[in-house]
Amino acid sequence: MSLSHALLAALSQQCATGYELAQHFDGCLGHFWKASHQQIYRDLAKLEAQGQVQHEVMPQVGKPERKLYQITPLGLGELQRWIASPADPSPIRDALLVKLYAGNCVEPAVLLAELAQQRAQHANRLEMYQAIESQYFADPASLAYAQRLIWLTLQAGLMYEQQRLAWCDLALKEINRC
Amino acid sequence: MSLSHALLAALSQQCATGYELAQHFDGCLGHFWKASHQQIYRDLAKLEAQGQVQHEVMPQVGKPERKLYQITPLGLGELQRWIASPADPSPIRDALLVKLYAGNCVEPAVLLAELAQQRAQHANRLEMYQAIESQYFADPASLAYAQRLIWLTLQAGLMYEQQRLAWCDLALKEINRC
DNA sequence: TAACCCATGTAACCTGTTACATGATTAA
DNA sequence: TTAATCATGTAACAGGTTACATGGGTTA
Repeated sequence: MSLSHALLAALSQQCATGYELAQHFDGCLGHFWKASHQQIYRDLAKLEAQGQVQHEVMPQVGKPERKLYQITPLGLGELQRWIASPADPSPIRDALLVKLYAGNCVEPAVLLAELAQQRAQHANRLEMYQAIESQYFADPASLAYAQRLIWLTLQAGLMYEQQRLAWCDLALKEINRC
Repeated sequence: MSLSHALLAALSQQCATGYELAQHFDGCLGHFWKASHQQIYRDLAKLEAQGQVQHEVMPQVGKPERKLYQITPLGLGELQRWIASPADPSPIRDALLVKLYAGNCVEPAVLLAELAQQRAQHANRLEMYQAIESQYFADPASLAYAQRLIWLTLQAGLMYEQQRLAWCDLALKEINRC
């Protein structure tokens, strides 16, 4: 997949400008897909050339014009086709594990520092996810279908960070023992 | 990070040809970093131009010549520098979560099928990791330092797949309930 | 005789990142 | 007056994927 599918996914829920999409990719959607505004503007232009999105210019007073994008039926079809087409789980690309793989080239203290640093970041993210959960998903049983799906993505984040945190603790303990 | 650091990491453990490196990236190292042979040959040439690796041509009878690469002191220095430089945890790029995010655009059965398919792949990988563990790491307490580090990368894989499997089960259950 | 293994590469393309650029309004 | 927010982009580059190419040796 590429960013185009993520853009279609975002626009399937809500019309937006490139600027707003960039914000989404910095917030909610950004927890599982990152994109810079440059990439977003470029891909929106491409999607529009393919007829999958279209925009309407919204003038504003005292502010720059906004280009409000919406998904077209063609774009929705492509989104549905993509969702239904089976894909492999995203390949893992984990620099930290590569560092451990060659970890005998450095002092153990170097690995410990890097592990501690990453552990802290995972702990931060976990706290953030927990805050989101208690603020927006306090009562999961009462959620509508679409909200329940979002809740599931949040659970994926929570479970991932918990597991990562536990692994960092294991690695710190093991390397300290040596 | 890019592939170059992973190549240095591999060569820090063992001299190898491009072909052998491609095999490593299809096996052990490949569990946390993927690379195609095209990319490997290209990056080896770049690393050699930078003086971080060097090769020796090994003629063979009845087979093509091999270029055996080894890491240079300069390359080892760069590897050590890279390992010691703090990095953010790899950003999550998860197409499946993007699919759920826009999951209200398709029938629930479509999501269930995709989740079941991914669940099966995670179960496969988990089994594979467990097989590696019982074959090569039956007695973790007796491992030398470098082996212990490899064992930690294996634990990361095991924990990741277990957690992913549990999440797929949660998602299947939740979507079935609707 | 067909397919696979060994072993190397080139070229085109797609995707993602970084740097640069504009220009008005608003809050500290 | 400095920085941040709103809102759009271009250009160059780095990294990753796919397709194409060669050619002998081995196994089914």
